[in-house]
Amino acid sequence: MPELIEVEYYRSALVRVVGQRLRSMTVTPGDYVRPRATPTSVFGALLGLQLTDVRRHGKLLLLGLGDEGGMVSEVGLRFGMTGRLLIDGTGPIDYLEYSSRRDDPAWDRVVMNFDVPVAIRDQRRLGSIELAPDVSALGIDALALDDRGWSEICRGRRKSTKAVLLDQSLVAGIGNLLADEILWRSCIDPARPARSLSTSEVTRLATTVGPTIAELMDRGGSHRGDSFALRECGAICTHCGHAMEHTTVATRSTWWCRGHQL
DNA sequence: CCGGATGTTCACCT
DNA sequence: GAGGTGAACATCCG
Repeated sequence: MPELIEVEYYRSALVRVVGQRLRSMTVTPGDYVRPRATPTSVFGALLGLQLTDVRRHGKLLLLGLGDEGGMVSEVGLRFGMTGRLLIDGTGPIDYLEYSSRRDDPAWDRVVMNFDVPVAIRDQRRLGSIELAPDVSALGIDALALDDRGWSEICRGRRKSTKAVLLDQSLVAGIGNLLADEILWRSCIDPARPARSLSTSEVTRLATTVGPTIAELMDRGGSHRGDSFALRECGAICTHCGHAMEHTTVATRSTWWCRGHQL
């Protein structure tokens, strides 16, 4: 899914809906709402309000709704693995790498009817909608984290560097593909405990994140990384010529190169 | 039939 | 508390 990059596309595309009034909305089926016990009816309070603001924190898309007096409430949208945002029936992303090539309106789990409909189409239903989500539970957005921030996050942390990158409460927005690409470019072994990184390695990591995200955003998505094409058995690392390896780190599928990721 | 897939959450261990 | 593991969620694909 949607990692920070894709959600940023969604945020950007949604700007044109700002100012429009929410006339009706449907959430189907009910279990798409978080927390799980939340009744769908809580969203009734949003009807008649205008979209005042669209922002993103990590992979969370936040829609501010309000009136002339300003924002009244905020809705959080998460896209899981296969969720796409459709505005007036079309999306900034046509399809996602690991979802079906089929496309079915029956997968629309949330539809917010402004002047144009805004929908989450999510085949696997791993996304969610939440009223007034607690953004403070997320770490700093990956694009806002500087060298010092990375240093603080890694210091004393026993878990693997990849686990740190994927931990949304430490740094928000990085998913599995982006994590592999960042570590591959930073020449860091994904399984290395974060606290074992030297100062210069942390700096290398910190200075790789921003440009990598910006570059993949230009190229069209999280799956456009240099290492993405190397995610197959027998692939030769284009950085050093060593054979790529597939393993599991932080319970996630991980492709890495022993030759230069130390 | 089985395993795995850009994610999150929860239960259960150590 | 930190951190790892595995399952669950739902669906398609190789």
